Amino acid sequence: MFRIYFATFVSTINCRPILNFAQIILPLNLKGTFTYSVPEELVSVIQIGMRVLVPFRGKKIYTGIVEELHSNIPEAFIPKPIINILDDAPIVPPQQLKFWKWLSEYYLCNKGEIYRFSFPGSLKLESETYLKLKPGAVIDLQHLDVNELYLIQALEVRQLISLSEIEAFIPKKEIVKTIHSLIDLQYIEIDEKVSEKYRAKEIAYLRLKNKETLVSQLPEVLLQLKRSPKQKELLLLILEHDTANSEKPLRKSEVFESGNFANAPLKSLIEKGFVEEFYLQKDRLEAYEGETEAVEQLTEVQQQAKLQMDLAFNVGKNVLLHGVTSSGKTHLYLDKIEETISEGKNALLLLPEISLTKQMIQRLEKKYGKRLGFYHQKLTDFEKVEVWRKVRNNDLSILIGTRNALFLPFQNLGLIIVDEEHDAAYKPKEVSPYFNAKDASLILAEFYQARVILGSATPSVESYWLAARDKLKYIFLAKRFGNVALPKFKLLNFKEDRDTKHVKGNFSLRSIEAIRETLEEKKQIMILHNRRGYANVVECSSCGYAAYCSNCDVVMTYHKFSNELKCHYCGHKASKPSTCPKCFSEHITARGVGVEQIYEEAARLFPDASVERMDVDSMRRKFAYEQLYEKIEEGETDIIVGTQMISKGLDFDHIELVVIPRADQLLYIQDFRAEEKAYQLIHQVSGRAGRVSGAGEVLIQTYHPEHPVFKLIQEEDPGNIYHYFLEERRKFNYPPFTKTILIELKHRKEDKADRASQFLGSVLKKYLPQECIFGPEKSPVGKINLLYQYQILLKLPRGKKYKDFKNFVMLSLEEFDEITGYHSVKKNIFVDF
DNA sequence: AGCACGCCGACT
DNA sequence: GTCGGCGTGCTC
Repeated sequence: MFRIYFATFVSTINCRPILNFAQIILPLNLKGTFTYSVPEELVSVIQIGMRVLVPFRGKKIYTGIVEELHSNIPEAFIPKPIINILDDAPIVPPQQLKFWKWLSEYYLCNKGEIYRFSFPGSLKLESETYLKLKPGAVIDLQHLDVNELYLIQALEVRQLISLSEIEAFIPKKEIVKTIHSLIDLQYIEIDEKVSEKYRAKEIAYLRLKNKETLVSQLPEVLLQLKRSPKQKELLLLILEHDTANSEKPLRKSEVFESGNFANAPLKSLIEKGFVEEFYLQKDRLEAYEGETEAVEQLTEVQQQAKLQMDLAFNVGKNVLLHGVTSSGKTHLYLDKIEETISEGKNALLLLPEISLTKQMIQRLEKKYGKRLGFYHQKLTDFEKVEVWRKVRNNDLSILIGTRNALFLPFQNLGLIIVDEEHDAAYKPKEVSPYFNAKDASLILAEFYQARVILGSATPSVESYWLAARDKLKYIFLAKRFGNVALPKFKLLNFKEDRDTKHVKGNFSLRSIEAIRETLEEKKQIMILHNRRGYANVVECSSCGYAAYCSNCDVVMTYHKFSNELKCHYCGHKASKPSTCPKCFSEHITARGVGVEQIYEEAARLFPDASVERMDVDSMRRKFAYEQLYEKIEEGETDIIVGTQMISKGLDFDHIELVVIPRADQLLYIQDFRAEEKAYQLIHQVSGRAGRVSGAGEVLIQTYHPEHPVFKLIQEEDPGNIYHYFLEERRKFNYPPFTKTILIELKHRKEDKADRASQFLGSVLKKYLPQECIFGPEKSPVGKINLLYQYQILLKLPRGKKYKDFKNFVMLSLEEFDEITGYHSVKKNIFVDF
C-alpha cells in the first residue's frame, strides 16, 4: 500500500507516470499490437523503436518492436514480461514508425506484415526449438523404433539438436511422432534458444608477437630455427612485412596463396610464440575506392528546370519531372543530391530494378565513392544488415535502392527521387504488403520534412493529373540533351499491306526494307514484341482441344526454344503433345505469336545479320544479360528482338530503328491501364533510337492506325495524349477520378470461394451504395495454382468521403472475419491497385 | 501467420 | 482398431 502511494507520489512530482507496459509489434500477420509488461530493471532503458525479445504463445520467442510505452494495466489478460532489449538505441526512427502506421491504415494491412517485409531477416531473431535428453532419464533402448533410436543416439553425442537439424536423419513425416513419443517416455525435453544470426565477416591476418623483443633477439631466434628452413622463411616474410609497410596488415590467405607454405610451419611459429593470428571485421560490400569526380555543370535548360524546382521546394511542393529520354533527368538528380548532402542530409534514389541500371550505378560511384550505398532484394541478408547499420550510424549520405530501401532507418532524410515513377515494379502484386512505393515516398518524405522528385519520360496518368491540378510542380524537359532530334514515328497500316500482299509473315515489306537500310548503314535495330514464348495456344484443329495448365485456368504457352509448354501463372511445365490427347488426331497446331517466333522470322529474313533475343526466358542464365549487353555495346549484335525488357536500361548510341510488328497486341489487354501501359512501353523503346544521331525512327505496324493512342503518340507535345487518357478514365469512373480497392478471395474449393465472395459482397452492399461495388464475380483468371479466385472491385469517391467509405469497407471485412467458416479463404486486398 | 486441439476417412 | 487428414481457435 505504501509502495503504491509512494510511486504515485514520486510520479506526480516528476509529472511522469512509470511506463511499465509496452505495445509490441510482432513479425506476424496479426491484427494490432500486443501488450507486454516491462520488467523493473528495463523501465529506465526501454525506448520506442527498440527491438525487444518477447515470448509469444508458449515458449516461442520473437523479436518485436516497441511501438508505444504506457502505464495502462490491461484488464482482459495478464501480460507477459519482456525478456530483454536488443538495442542500446532505437533502431526504428519515429518517422519510420509513423510511416508503418500510415501504410497499414491506408493499404489495409497489418503492421506485423510491414515489419516483416522491411527488416532484414537476421535483425529479427527468433527462438529455435531444441531437443535435449532429460537429465537422469534411464533409457530402455530395447523398445525404441529406428527413428527414436537415431535421435537418442544423436543426443548422446551432441547435447542440443535443433528441430531443423533433425530433418537430416529422420524422414519429415516421422519427426513429430518420434519427438512426441520420446517426450511421453520422459526421455527428452524441449528447449527454446535465441541465437544471434548476423555474423560480421572476419578476415585472418598474421603479425609478429612482441615485435620489439623479437627484433632485438633476432639472431638467437634465427639460430633456433636453423633446422626448420620453412619456419625461418615464413618468419622473415612476416618480419619484412611488419617492418616495411605497417599500413596494411598481412592477410593469412595471402601467405598461403603463393603455395610456398603449408600450414605446419605457421602452426609451429604460433606455438613457439613468435607469430600470432588476429582477425579484423570486413564489410561484405566493397566500397568504391577509385577517383571521384565533380558533378558536371547544368545546361541552360537544366538550370531553368532546377530553378523551378527550387521555387516549388521552397513552398513545400514536390516535383514531377517529365523529361523525354536523354533529356538529362539524371543530371538534375545528381545536382539535387549534391545539394542535399551538402546540407548534411541523406538522399534516397529509388529505381524500379537495380540490375538494369549498371551505368547509373557506375556514374554515381564515380561521384560519391564511399558515401554511396546500395540496397535491393539481391543483396544477401548479412549485406543488408551492414547497409542498415551504416544508414543508422549516418555513415552513408546517398542510398540507391529498390522499394524496400524506403524502410532503412534514415536519420536525416532530405530528398527522395523516384526514377521511372510510372514503373509497375513499384507496386508488385505478388508480394505483401501491397503498397505503391511512388505514393509511399510522398508520405515518408512528409514525415521527414524531405522533398520528392518523381521523374519519368512517361509519367503515370495519376501523377500527371496531380501535376495538372498543381498538387505537384510540373516540370517538362521537352528536348533531348544537346538538342538531338526525337525519333520519328511512322504508322504502317498492316491490313492494307496484307491485302495488297506487301507482307512477309509478321513483317510489312516496308519494315523489312527499313531494317535492311539500317543494317546497310551498320546501325542497330530493336524489335519489340511483348509476349513471351513461341505461341500462346497449342490446340487440336480436329476437336478443338487446347492445352490448359493443370493448376490454373489458363492455356499454356509453347516455348519452342526449350521445347515445352509453360504456364506463365504458376510456372508449371509440360511437354508438347504430338497427338491430341483427346481425339488422337495429329493435327496439333500452335496459334498466337510470341517473341520467339518474331525472333525466328527476323533471323530468317536477315540471315547475314546477327540477331539476338532478350526476354526473361533467354536471360535466366547467370550473366546472360551482361553478356548480351556487351555484345550490343560492341556492335556485334545487329538486331535485338525482345519483350518489354528491351525498353529499360539499354542506352546505346547506334540504335536507329525500332519496329513493333504487332502493336495492337499491346492495347487489347483487359486492364483499364492497358492503353497507358502501351503508350509508356512504345515511348520507352522508341527512346532508345537515335540517341546520338537524332535520326531515330519507330515503325508501328497496326490494323488500327486511327486508334487515338497511335495517333497521339506521334505528337511531341505529350499534353494531348494525357488529356485523352484522363478523359477515358473520367468517362469510365476509373482512377484518378475514383479510388479503387480490389478484394480477392481464394480457396481450394470453388464453391467456398464463390460463397465467401457472395457473402462479403452482401455485407458491403449494406454499407456502400450499389454503384460503388462491382462483383462479386469470378476473377479474369478463375484459378491460379489450384486456388479458385473470386473478386470484388470497389470504386469509391475521392476526397473527404473516401475516409468514411473506407471505414465501411473495414467494418465489412471485420464482419466477414467473424464467420469462422470463411477463415480458410485467403483474402488479398489491393488499395489503388 | 503458425501451432495445438478436435473430429472423420484409409490403412495395419 | 489406429494414424493422420485439415477445420477451428488463439496468441499479450
